[in-house]
Amino acid sequence: MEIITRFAPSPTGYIHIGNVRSAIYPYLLARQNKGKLILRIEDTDRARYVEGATELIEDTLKWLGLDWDEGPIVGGPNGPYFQSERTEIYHAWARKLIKSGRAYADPTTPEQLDQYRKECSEKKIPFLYRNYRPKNMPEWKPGIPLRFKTEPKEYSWHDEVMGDMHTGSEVLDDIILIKKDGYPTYNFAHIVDDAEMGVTHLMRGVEYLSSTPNYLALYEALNLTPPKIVSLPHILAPQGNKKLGKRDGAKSVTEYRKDGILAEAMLNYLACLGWNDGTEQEIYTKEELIKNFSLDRIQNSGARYDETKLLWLNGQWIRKIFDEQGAEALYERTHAFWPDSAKNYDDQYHIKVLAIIYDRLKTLSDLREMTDYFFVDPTINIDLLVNNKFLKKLSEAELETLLKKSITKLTALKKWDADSLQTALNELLAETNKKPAELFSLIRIAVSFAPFSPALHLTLEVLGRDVSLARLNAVASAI
RNA sequence: GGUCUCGUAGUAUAACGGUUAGUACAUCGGGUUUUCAUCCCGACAACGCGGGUUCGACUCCCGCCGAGAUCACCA
Repeated sequence: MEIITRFAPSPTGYIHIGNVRSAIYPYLLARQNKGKLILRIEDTDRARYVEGATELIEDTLKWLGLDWDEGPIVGGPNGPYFQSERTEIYHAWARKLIKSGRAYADPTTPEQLDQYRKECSEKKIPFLYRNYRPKNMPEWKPGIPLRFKTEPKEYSWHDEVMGDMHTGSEVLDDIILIKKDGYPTYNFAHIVDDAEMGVTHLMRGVEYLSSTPNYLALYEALNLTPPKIVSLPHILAPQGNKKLGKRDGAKSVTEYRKDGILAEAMLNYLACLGWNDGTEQEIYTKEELIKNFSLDRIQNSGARYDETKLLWLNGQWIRKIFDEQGAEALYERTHAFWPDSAKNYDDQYHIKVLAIIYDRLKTLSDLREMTDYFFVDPTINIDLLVNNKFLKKLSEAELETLLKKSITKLTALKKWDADSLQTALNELLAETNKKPAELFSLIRIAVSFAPFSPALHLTLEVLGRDVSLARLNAVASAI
């Protein structure tokens, strides 16, 4: 049997990291089994609809590398993939239910409903609409909501993540199928759509777990076989125990792209938050995730979102791409992240800088703070030299002498490459009888005035002879 | 309040009746000719509580406690 999964977001805003995982897992399952992933836009709530949200959702999925087989843009045989364009379909199914006596028009006003709820809460009994069914049910027509006429009984089912489930009849109620505006509720529409689209695995957040018996009752009344049900645990906010949401400052997935997080790292992190394959592997490519993914190893408790680990993983991925695909491949990802001062330099120079700095990056946007001195002469700040923890033991006169000796040595250098520079620096160490911490800190700071920088000989090589010597001379005369 | 779910170090997790309870991130310490990082080595740190069942329980059962979800003409 072909496996068909779906991701069915509402276009009410951006996708944040708290809910993108319910796109990742269906994607992995579909790809692993050579099945299909359907993207369906659940836009039946016109009040909450946000212009442009669909595009935002599509961008997010594309950036993460999650492509879909049916849905907006790509089309497919089961369209349309916007629920707002499918009202005829829902109404047709609704009429079947009316015919079989399993749905009825509900004339109760919202005020009456509130009154019923209030009564129940005062009596401390659960409110069930089915206890208040109207005596005379009008004919269903636009402007009146349509309710399901439930037949309360116990339900047992299997959830691929949560295990065997069971509930009593007290949770069954007459849920709204079609709203008075003619649009279906989620409760009704998703069941119809999943059935029409042939969805085999219904993967969604655990918040739907307690409504499942009502859905099961609907499947029954509709004479449909329910898909396999897979409830995904929540991702928890860094603070407290609530599920991560926009109120906790949950950023959009694409916002991380702006912050210099790689899509590979994001996918890796989120996929492994609440799932593992039982091995001690930490770094997974998309292909490895597809290969190793399994429903029965999805965690059944919520997992806390921890940005620190994401950052670590991103650093790993930056190095992985550099090591496996080369400097150019990594450079291609960095265009948006260089400091303004880098604008006038060519690609080759950028790549040289990247090649010696990449293993210090946690995010690509670190480039902005970490590479400025490669592109523009730093402001000379003698205090930084004098107060350095290795240099403060030396007098300013000593620093000046040392700097001048270094300049002489480096000026005499025939070849300005990493090896020659390393040799010269080592000789200088012997000649001046200084510790590396002293001599190298001096030169390093004089040339960069940065809190940290790559290995000295590499920094000098990339900076080049002219720039390096000019900066050293400028500092020597400023002491 | 009803119903349902969950509970291993700060965090993410491994274990599936027998281990000194493993790994990773974080934290702390050490090493690699400066710094920051990488890399390497080391340290700290956990089975919510109480009963059973069993020769033996993180693992099975029950109770409690704690946390969460849901009870919309939102999805």
